[in-house]
Amino acid sequence: MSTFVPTPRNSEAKLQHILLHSAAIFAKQGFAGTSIRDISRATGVSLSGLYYYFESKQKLLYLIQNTSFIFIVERLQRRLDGVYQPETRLRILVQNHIEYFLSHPNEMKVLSHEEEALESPYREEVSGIKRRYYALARTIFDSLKADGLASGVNPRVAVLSLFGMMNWIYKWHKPKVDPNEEELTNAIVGIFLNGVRGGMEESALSTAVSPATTDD
Amino acid sequence: MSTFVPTPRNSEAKLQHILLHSAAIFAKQGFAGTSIRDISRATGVSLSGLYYYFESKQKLLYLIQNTSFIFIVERLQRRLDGVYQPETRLRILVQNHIEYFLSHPNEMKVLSHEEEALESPYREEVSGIKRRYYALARTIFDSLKADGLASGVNPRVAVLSLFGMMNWIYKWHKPKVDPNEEELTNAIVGIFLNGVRGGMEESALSTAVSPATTDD
Amino acid sequence: MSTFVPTPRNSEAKLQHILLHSAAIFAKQGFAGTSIRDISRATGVSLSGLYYYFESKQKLLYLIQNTSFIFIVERLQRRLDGVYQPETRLRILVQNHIEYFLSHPNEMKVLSHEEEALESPYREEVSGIKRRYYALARTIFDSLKADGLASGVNPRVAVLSLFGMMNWIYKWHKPKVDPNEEELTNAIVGIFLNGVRGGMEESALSTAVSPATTDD
Amino acid sequence: MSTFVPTPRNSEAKLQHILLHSAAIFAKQGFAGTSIRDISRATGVSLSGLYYYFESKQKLLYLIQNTSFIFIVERLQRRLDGVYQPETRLRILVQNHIEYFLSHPNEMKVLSHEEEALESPYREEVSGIKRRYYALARTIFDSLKADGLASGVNPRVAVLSLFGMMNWIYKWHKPKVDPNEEELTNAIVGIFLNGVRGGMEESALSTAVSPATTDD
DNA sequence: TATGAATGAGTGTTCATTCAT
DNA sequence: TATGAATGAACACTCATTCAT
Repeated sequence: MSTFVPTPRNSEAKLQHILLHSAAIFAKQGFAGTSIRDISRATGVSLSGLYYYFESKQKLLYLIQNTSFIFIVERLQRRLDGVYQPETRLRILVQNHIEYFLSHPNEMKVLSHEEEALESPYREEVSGIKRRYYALARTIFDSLKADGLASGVNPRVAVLSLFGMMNWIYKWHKPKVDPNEEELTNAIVGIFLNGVRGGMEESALSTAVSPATTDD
Repeated sequence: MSTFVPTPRNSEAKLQHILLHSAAIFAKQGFAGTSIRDISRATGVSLSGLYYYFESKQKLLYLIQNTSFIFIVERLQRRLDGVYQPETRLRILVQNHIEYFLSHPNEMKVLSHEEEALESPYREEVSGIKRRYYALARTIFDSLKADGLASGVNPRVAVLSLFGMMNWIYKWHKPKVDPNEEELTNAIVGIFLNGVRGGMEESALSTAVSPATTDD
Repeated sequence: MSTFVPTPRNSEAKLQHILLHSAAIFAKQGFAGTSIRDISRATGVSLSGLYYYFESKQKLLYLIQNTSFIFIVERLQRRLDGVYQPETRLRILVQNHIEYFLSHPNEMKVLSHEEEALESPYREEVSGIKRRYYALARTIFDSLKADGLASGVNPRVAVLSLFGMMNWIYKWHKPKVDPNEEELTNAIVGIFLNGVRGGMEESALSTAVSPATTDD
Repeated sequence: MSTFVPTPRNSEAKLQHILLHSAAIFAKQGFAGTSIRDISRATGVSLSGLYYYFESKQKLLYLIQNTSFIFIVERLQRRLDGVYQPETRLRILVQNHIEYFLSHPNEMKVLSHEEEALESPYREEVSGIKRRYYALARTIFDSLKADGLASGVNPRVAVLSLFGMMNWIYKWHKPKVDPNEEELTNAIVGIFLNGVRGGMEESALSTAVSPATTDD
């Protein structure tokens, strides 16, 4: 609503226009906290006119999540093509994720935050992509381990911690003050690769704390 | 949790009963997706009767978040008391966080997920506690660095990545199949401490990927 | 709520305290627009405690209206006692009315404005007093006429116009800038007595306007 | 009015239909005592459907008051156009007022009785018109005085007493038994003009009553 | 006398969605 | 393609009133 954006003429472009603005409002107010009227206002399309482009609010959320996710995964697969070194593959995954993140903060927030807002049957479809994405990351981690680059850490915990670091970014990253895509990628890849390679013995770490755990 | 729980007799206990069940529904359906009627049904208290215990839905959310957060922070301060070794202090922070997390998954989800659902003036109050909590973590990280235990990584990014790993847990942790509190703490502390200590040169990592960034 | 007024100790005084404050809130917010909670807040008596003093909101309104009206009428009767000159009797009526009005603006507004808010059987009772009050005024007017002090004006219209002038005062009278009781009484009695005595022929008045009445 | 009235087909007519019936219910039950559900029932429009025509209950009240008032004032200005004799102008004002009154008793009651029910910013707007209407009446009175047709009576009190006589009508006028527009206009204009012209000395009137004022 | 705790019915308003055009 | 008009169901919240203590 801030800067005037004219409603596009052709149908496909208009759907993109709607998805773009809807993602922005969902990001700002949450899915449940957004009304179709809000979307009508923000897009300049009449309330009933919107229903030509999506059949329900659920479907709209699905379109945003699905489009975004497919874009991320397909670009990742293209970028991984022909690259075999585990470390490089991992870095490509992180960089691809964060690049999308910083260039599409609204969509990424909707993807991270509104996972559970989606209902059957859309939910299953999106979580199918999510599972494949996770599986790919897991495969990369496993080959890292096979190369001796990861110590005894639980692989599921390791991979999900990596996603935790990446997906949490939407909660704190401010474009003007925080590192850009490259620096952020370096930092997270650095923490992760050094982190899972180990070095410090786990046992030492855990015993160091034992006095504290007994206090209540 | 769906089994019959009798409504407590005295007033203070009844408020706790309401907070407990409300946290559970908010965790499941989201704050905006939960109606006071849902809460009435779940607690066994009449719709209007609930308003004797909190004056608005916002205040209810505030009560849940505030109570939880204060508990976490105060217990942490008690546990840190008299402990000076940075590594140990960090481990206590992580363990304290994860312990609360796994024992109060509903409250923790409400804390992590419904941060933005809270409005003025409650929001400011809760985010005040959040800032103090983050500042404490940051202090610990700084002393870690002073002891030569952290390389050149951006400290803000490092600390927020640690919170990312921890706070993301609510999205994936299944009590029956996933590691318990101790193992989870070990894994995350391990990744973080080894991760920020560095070792692998950053430059090497970043160049390794450059071919991939040119593909689109 | 503005200045602190302690709740009285004994029962009768406390009822008066409640009636006084209730009249003030009813005057300000209207009867339907006032909740018993508002009254609880303003009087310092607990919500349920109020019901010891009146059995329903309707009864409370009745108590205020009835008390006020009876006071006005009884004082009027006392003041009229032994006075026989029609003009003087009329003046006493107006002065008695306006005196109560300016000294009890809240009660008077509740009396004037909330006439219809009262339901059966209270309504009948209060409107009984009102009818007797009007009948008394009408009697005075009739004797005025018998003395040749009122021209051919419709007596019902005349008397109700007098009440109109008096009862409308609550809509505009500001104690600090508007005339006091005496001046106001003089003005209204003056307009009324001169007004009904006539002089100017009615016919002249009505024809003077005839062109205007035909324009639409 | 309770007989079946079909809902109009076109949108503008339907708004008029809603305003008409709403005025009737507000007149009967008071603004605060009327629920939107009452209006839905009376108009035959669904509860939510009403909100297509007005955005809030306050706005509905505003629409009724504003429409009525503007109609009264504009018609008055048209009728006064080209008329310069103060007495005639006064009579036109009264006749215009009473004509609207008797032909639109519901609207007039809402105007007279629900003045304070309107809140910001609507209130200011309506009271702006009201002030202009009063100012016009005051101007007429002032020229009456300039022509020697009004004695020393306080002009504010005089004009507001005139409005008191007129606006009180809604409290007592019964179309079947009470005088019609013309007679009522004659009576009130007569009382007012003769009343303010004076004749009887004020001093005499006021002293006549002094014994009465000392009795309690 | 007085109140904390409680409630069923109702409040104004918004919701996602539909349908005739 | 697009929309004005409409709706049933639901929303957060308040109401006058009650009752055990």
